[in-house]
Amino acid sequence: MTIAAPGVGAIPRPVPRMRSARVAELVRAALDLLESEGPGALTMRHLADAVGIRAPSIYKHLDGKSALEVALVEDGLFGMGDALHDALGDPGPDGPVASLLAAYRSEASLRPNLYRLTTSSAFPRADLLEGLEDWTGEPFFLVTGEPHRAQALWAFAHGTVILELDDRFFDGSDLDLTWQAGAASFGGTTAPSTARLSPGSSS
Amino acid sequence: MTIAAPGVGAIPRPVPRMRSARVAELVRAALDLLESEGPGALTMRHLADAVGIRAPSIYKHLDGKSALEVALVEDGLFGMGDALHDALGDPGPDGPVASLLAAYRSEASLRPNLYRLTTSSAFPRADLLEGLEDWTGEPFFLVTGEPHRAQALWAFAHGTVILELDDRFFDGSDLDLTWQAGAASFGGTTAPSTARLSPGSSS
DNA sequence: TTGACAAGGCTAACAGTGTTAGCTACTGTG
DNA sequence: CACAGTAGCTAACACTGTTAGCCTTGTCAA
Repeated sequence: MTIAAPGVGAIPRPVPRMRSARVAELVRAALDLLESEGPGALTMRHLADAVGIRAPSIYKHLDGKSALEVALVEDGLFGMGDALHDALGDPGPDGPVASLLAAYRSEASLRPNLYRLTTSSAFPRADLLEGLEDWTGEPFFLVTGEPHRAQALWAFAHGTVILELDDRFFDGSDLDLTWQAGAASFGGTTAPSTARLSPGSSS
Repeated sequence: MTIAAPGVGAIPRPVPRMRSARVAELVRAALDLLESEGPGALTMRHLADAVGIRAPSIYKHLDGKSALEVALVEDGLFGMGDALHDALGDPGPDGPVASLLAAYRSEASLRPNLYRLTTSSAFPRADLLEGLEDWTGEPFFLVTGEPHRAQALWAFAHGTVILELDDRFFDGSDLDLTWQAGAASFGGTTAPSTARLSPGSSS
């Protein structure tokens, strides 16, 4: 995911890569393994077990583990991109910024380990489908209208999501309030940054 | 690093663990390896090479690789905590929020791989010196006076730092402007969130 | 001086990782 | 029927963190 440099017009949704039935099965099983057993369980041998073959056979279908991870992450980015674009198309009563942030948060929480993989420093982003990251991040630009504010908003969203997923916020803190604090700060048109924090719905 | 639940009075700086000369040498060499060769190069055998012994001998001094990483991260947190507390003690002309963010950014950029390690999901935070993370994060609470805004500000800082370290912002974007957008949004007292972004100094 | 003991090095080895080489069986096409 | 491609397999390699067990060195007490 990226904020694209200001360009001309809307960014097109890339077309997903074709997948054989076997590859689709492998990717599905890998996601399952990743989310249910954790990143440490996503090994070539475990994955092979899950689909009833031996590890070296996976290489008949995929170029290696990082190609598998690229496939996983591309799925995640398509899901995130769709969620974010939808959020802008149908903003709730709290305005487009709050709607965008809510979609980002919810999509990430749905598959936390995939989100961690997607945003990990080691991930080979260069191998991703061209244009996919820019398309996924486009709503941040659309909602702010200015690339630097878009980046700042995205950074807030990513920071808050990853800290929330990793349980880094203090015990008993109402995370909805933290998200509202950010939404209010960046909302601009809907609320000044010094707005009082209204009591949040339950987390 | 953590935002502590609201408590009574200042959080004391923990006292660092004692280290033998050999352990100190190992930690120093590990940091060197980590920053100059990357996370993949920080292996027990490489580290042993760097100090002129064999890998199993490291276990005479350290409980394992994760104990080594804990030592590295504790050093990083002490450094970060000192920088942040200093920043509050001597805020620049742009106010305490901008000063805090600048310190956070500069400290992280100084040892990017250590910052990545510190904030990685897999890191065994529970093994850290008790109270260290709370002390390190305290300035975020001090500067906002409210825990949820503190968390939001910290999330923005972390998000922006990690995305900047990983080169995730679009090419040619002036990151100073992105930081200013955040500082302005969260500054509250010093600038409204809708403030025009002034031309930044070079990145 | 000698004996005991701890500290800190060593080699060999183990289980687990991603990955490659090379073999074999099935399957569809001419 | 013969051939070629697909997709499975085992064995193996280099690498990872880690453990077991041996041996030398230095220290301190009897």
